[in-house]
Amino acid sequence: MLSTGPRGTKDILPDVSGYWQYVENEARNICSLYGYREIRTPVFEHTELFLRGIGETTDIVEKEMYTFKDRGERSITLRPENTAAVVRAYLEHKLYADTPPAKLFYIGPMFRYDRPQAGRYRQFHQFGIEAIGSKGPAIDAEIILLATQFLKKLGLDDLVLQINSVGCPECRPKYRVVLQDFLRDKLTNFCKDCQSRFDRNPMRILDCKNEKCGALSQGAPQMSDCLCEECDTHFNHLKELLTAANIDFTINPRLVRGLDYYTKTAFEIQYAPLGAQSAVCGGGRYDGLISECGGQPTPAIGFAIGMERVLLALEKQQLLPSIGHHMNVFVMPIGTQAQALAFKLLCNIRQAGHTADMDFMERSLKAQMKLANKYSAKFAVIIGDDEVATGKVLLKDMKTGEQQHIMVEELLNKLDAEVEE
RNA sequence: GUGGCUGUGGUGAAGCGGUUAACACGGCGGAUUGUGGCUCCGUUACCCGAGGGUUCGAAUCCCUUCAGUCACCCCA
Repeated sequence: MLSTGPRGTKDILPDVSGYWQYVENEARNICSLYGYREIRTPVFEHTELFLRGIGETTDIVEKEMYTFKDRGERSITLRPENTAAVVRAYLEHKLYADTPPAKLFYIGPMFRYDRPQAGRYRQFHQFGIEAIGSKGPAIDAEIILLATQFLKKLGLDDLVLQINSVGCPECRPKYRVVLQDFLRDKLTNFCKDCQSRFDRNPMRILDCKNEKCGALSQGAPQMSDCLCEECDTHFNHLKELLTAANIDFTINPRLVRGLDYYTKTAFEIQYAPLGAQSAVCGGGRYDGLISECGGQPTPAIGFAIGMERVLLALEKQQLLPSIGHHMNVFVMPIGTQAQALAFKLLCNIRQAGHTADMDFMERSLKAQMKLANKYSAKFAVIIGDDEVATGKVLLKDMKTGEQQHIMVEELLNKLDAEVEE
């Protein structure tokens, strides 16, 4: 093959683009239902934004970003996620001047230099929402509800919603110390990943899938025991709200999001059959990010849903809608003589608003009939030498097989009438 | 970034050292002259991901590389 797409990228071909449109439409619909409006930010930003926003020691920033210098020697990065960019736009365009909270959503490509795998691509797409300005917890519940409803609307079941609170700058550092104290003397027994996590992000150690590490961390103090009063009541209220809204959730004290900016509420929705890449939705509160980006301290919360993973799940569950292409009329010229008339007629039919097509391959009438059949066209319009001579075209109902000669003007009227019902 | 598995036409796949690379679906064409959905017939891989090597001879063995996939990691 002379050329293939870059590793970890995917072409979305006509046979499946309809599925994407379907999911995107559902996303847009539910957003308008909940009062979230679309924001479109560039696919690249100054690298600095992500360093500050996501956190310099996160995996994303350390080894997954597509970063390069542009011709003006500026360091540019293809967005690995969109929250930081939305916050940047929010501040740059002073969206805080409008009635808070700002409720925004986006759908678009993100870029991460990961090793590709099913459900994990280097260019992938996220549908995400951000609510900026409310400290919750009602807005937290709304956001979780939106994510849940969206997935449910698509028909997805067997989803597991996990929630946790990761605390705030008030209580998290304290917990960190308590946790490190607990781990310190057995640290040498942990895997080397965990050892390196000890200083950078000790909470991740609790998340380690290595059996030995899991055993060693048994009985470790949990964040929930160390939450400050504010975080604790916030978390409790959230749980009450979710329960009131009839949302099933489990509390996962080990749930830690990989981006530094998260505070308080963290949540994830998993679809187990997806295997290793089972997280379909991830989100949480990021009360520190706006001030980190230079704005007034402003609370905010959001989530991102992986489009590819949703599509994968829908495919697995056979929940994708059938999307054949509809065609009302197929115009069939026989011979070059008829071409001009056929083409003109095709234009008129389309102008009148009917989906229509014709053969561009100079096929035999028989082959054209087969085609019309394959495309399940409602009507065929046959134009040969006779029709050119008389000015009447032959209209055939593909379902009944009935056909009649008809003037061109009449044809349009008839189509209007027939296709209406 | 680490380890395992895989890589044959548009698709699903046989073949696993020896002259013409099964089969199915799809595509295209046809079965008397201007007519479909069934059926039947024909046709559809100068070559087996790419590049090297071993051999008298390789799609079949070896190496490299690229890609996919699974797990780790991470996350959407």
